[in-house]
Amino acid sequence: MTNGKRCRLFEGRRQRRISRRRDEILKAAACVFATKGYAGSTIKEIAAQADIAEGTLYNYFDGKREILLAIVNASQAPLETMLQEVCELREREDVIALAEKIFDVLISQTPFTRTLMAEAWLDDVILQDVVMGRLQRIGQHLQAFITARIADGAFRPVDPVLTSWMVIGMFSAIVIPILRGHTPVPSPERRRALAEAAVDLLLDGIRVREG
Amino acid sequence: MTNGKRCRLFEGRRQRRISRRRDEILKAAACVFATKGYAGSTIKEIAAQADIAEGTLYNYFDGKREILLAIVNASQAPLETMLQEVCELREREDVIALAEKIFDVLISQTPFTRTLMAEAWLDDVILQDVVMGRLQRIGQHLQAFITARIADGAFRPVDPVLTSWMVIGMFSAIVIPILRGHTPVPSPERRRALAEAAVDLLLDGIRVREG
Amino acid sequence: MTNGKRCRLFEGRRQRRISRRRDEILKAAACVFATKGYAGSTIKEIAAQADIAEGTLYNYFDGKREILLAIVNASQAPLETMLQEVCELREREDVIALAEKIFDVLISQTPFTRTLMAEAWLDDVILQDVVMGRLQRIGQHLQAFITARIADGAFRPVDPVLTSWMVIGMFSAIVIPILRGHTPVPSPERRRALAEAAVDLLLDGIRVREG
Amino acid sequence: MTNGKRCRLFEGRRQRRISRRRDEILKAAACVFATKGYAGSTIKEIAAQADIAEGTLYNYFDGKREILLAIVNASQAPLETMLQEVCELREREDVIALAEKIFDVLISQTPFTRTLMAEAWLDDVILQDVVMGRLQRIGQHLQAFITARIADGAFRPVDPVLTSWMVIGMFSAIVIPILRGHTPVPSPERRRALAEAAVDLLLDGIRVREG
DNA sequence: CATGAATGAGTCTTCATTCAT
DNA sequence: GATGAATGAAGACTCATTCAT
Repeated sequence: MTNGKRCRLFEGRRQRRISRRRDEILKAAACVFATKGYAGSTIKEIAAQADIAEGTLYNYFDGKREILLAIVNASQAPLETMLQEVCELREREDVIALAEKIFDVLISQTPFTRTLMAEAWLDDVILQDVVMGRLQRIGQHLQAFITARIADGAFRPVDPVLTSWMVIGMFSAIVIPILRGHTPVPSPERRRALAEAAVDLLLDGIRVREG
Repeated sequence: MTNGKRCRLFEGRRQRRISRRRDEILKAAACVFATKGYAGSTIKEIAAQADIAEGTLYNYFDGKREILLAIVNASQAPLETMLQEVCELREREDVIALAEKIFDVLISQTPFTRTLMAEAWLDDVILQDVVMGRLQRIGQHLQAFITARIADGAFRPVDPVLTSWMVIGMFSAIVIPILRGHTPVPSPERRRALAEAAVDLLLDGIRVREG
Repeated sequence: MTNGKRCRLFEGRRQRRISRRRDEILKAAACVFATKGYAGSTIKEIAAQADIAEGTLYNYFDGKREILLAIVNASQAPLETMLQEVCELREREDVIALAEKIFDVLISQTPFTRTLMAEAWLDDVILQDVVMGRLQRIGQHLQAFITARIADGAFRPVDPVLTSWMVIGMFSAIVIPILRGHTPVPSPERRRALAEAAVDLLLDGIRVREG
Repeated sequence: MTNGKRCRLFEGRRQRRISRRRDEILKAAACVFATKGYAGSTIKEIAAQADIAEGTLYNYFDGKREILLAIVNASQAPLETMLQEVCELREREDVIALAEKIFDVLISQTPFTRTLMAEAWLDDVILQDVVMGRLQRIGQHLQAFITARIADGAFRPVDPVLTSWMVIGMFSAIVIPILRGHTPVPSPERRRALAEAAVDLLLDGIRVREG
C-alpha cells in the first residue's frame, strides 16, 4: 500500500499544477469578462478560451461569481507589491516614477484591470472594497506628498484630498483609453513623456508665469 | 373600422402620446440598466419599472438592444443643446461655466449617463460613436481655448490635445463618483467650488509661484 | 383606455384558467414522480406529460421542489374532506365504512398518494408533517373507537395506540400493493369484502372461539 | 512482471481482501442511498463515506446501478439464512419467535433494508424479484401455519393468503417506523412485547370472548 | 490497484420575444 | 394598443464515468 496521500514529495508538485491551472483559467476568464462583461460572458466561452471542458472549470472554482472575485483579488497583488516599494514622494521625479509604475502594473494586466473597472460600475461590493480601496491607497501617497510640500512652502495651500483626487483623474484619463483598447499601448518612452507632461501640468499649470 | 387613418387633427396628439410613452420606458430602462447593467437586466424588470406589460414594450421598441441604443441616443440631446450654447471660451470664468453646465447635464440625467459609461467599457460601438464622440466634442472647445491663449501668450506652449484630455480627466474624477452613487450629489454652490478649484489647479498648478 | 386590469368580470375566468392549468400540471407531475421518484424525474418529462413547454411550467410553479410540495398538499384535501364526514365509529359497520372510504380516496388519487409514500422514505419533512400527520389523524378515530368499546366492556383491554397502529398496518397491506401497481385495482365489491375480512380478523382473531 | 497469476497461495487472501472491500463499499453506499435515495445520491458521496477515491469504486463495481443491485442482493443473504432455520410454525410461540427474528434481521441491516424499501416504490424489478419474492417467502410459512391450524380445527376457516398478508402488514407497521428512523430502535424486551401483542391480536382479536 | 482531474451530456432555470385575446 | 401566458434556446452547474499517473 502506497499510503492514501501519495508521497509527500509529490504534493508540492500537485499544488503547483493546480495553482498554475487556476491562473490559466483566471487569465482566460479575465479576457472574456473584459470584453463582454461579467453578465454577458458564459462559462462555455471561458472554458473554450482556457481550452478546457466546462466541467473542469468547476474543479478549480465554485462558480462564475467566484471566478470574478478571484480575478479581482488576483489583480490586487501586483499593485500592492508595487506600492510597498514606494517609500516617500519627495521630488517631481518621485511622482513621475510612481505614475510610470502604476501605468506598467495596470497595463501589464490589462484584462484584469478592465474587468475590474467595468464591473465596478455595477457591483457595489467591488466598487467599495476593491476599486475605492486601491484609489485611496494611492491617494494617501499623493496626499502625504502634497501636505508635506505645503508645509515646507513649496506648494500653495490647496486642499490635499481634492487635489490628489484630481491628479488621479488626470492619470486615469491617460490610462483608461489604453486599457479600454481605444488608444494603442504606448512605448515606455512615451509613457514617461506622458507622465512628465501630466506632472508638469499639475505642478505649474498652464498659465504663463507672470513673475 | 370608422376610418383608416383617424382624423388628422388627432394625429399630432397621438404622436405625442407615443413619444411620451417611449420616454417613460427609456427612463425606466435607464434606471434598471444603470444599476444592473445591460446584460444583467431583464425586460420584465424594465416593464415593471415602467409600469406596463412586457408585451407593450415591444409596441414601442424592437427589442432590448434597441432600448439601449435609444437610451444612448436620448442622452445625446441635452448635452448637445448645452454645447451649442457655448460660444467661445475666453476667460477662466468661461471654463468654469462650461464645467458647471456639463456637471448639471450629466447629473440631471444620471441613469442615462451611468448606463452609457458602464456600457462603453464593453461595447465598441457605444465607445466609439457615442462616448468618444462627445468627449472630442467637448475637447474641441477646450483645445480651441488652449490654442488661442497660447497664441496670445497667456498660456505656456503645452500640447493642446493632451492637456484638454487631462482636463477632462480631472473633471471626470469629480463627476464619476457622483454618478456612480459613491459621493452624494453636491449642491450647486459646492459644484461651483469644485469647478473653480479644478480650473485654478489647471491654470496655476500647485507649485508656489517663484516670481 | 380599457383600464390596465381588464374588466373584473373576466378576472374570475382567468383565475379559473390558471387554477385548472395548475391542476393539470400537478397531475402530470404526480404521474411522473410516482413512477420515477422526485429525484429521478426531470422537468422535461413533466412538461411533456402535461403537454406544455418547459418554460411554461415556471409560470405556474417556482421550481421542481414546489411542484412536489404542491402535490403533497393537494393530496391532503380529499382525505381531509372525507375524514370530516366521519362522525363517530360505533359499530363494526362504521369501521368497515371508514376503511372503504379511505380505500376510495387513496386509490382515486393514486399518483399523488404514490408520490407521497415514495418520498416519505427520503424526506423527513414530508414524513413528519404530512404522512405521519395523516396517519395520526386516522389513528385518533380508531383509538377513540377502541377506547370507547373497552370502556363499555365490548373490547378487551388492549393498548389503543398500538392496536390502532397495527390496524393501519393491516389496511396498508391491502392498499399499498394496489397503489404500487402490483395488484390490480379491486372492484367496489371486492373492496368491501377486503374491508370486512380485515375488520373481522381484527375483531375476532383467527383462533376458534372456545366458548 | 514477475509472474502472471501471483502465487496461488495468496489468491485466497487477495479474494478475501477484495470481498471485504466490496462489503465496505456496499455498507457505505447503503447508508447514503437510505437517506438520499438512489437518484439523489452521488458517487462522490458514496466514495467519501467509504473513505476511498471515486475511481477506486469502479475497480469493485461496474457503476452506480450495479452498487444498488449489489445492495439489494446482499440484503438477501441474512434473511435467507434466518428463514432456513425456521422449521415449522406450530404454536403461538413459534410465530412470535419468527417475528422477533425478522425484526432482528431487518433492523440489524437497517440501511440495506431502507434502501430496498425506498427503491421498491420506484423500481419494478426490485419490487417483483426482490421485495415481493421475500414477502411471499415469509407468507408461505404463515400460510402453511394457518392452513394446518384450520385443518386441525384450532383456527376458523379464514382465507390463508389474505390473512397472512394482513399479518405481514401488522408487523410492517411496527418495523417500518423503526427502519425509517421515526421510532427509536426498541430494546429486545420491547421487541418481544410488540411481537406478542401483535400475535395475540391476530389470534384472538380485540373483541371480548362471549363464551 | 489507488487516485482524482478531465470530460461533456444532461439538469434546472431564466428570459427575450411572440401572439392570441 | 395593451396584456401576460407560452415558448424554447441558452446559461450555470452537476455528476457518472474514464484514464493518465
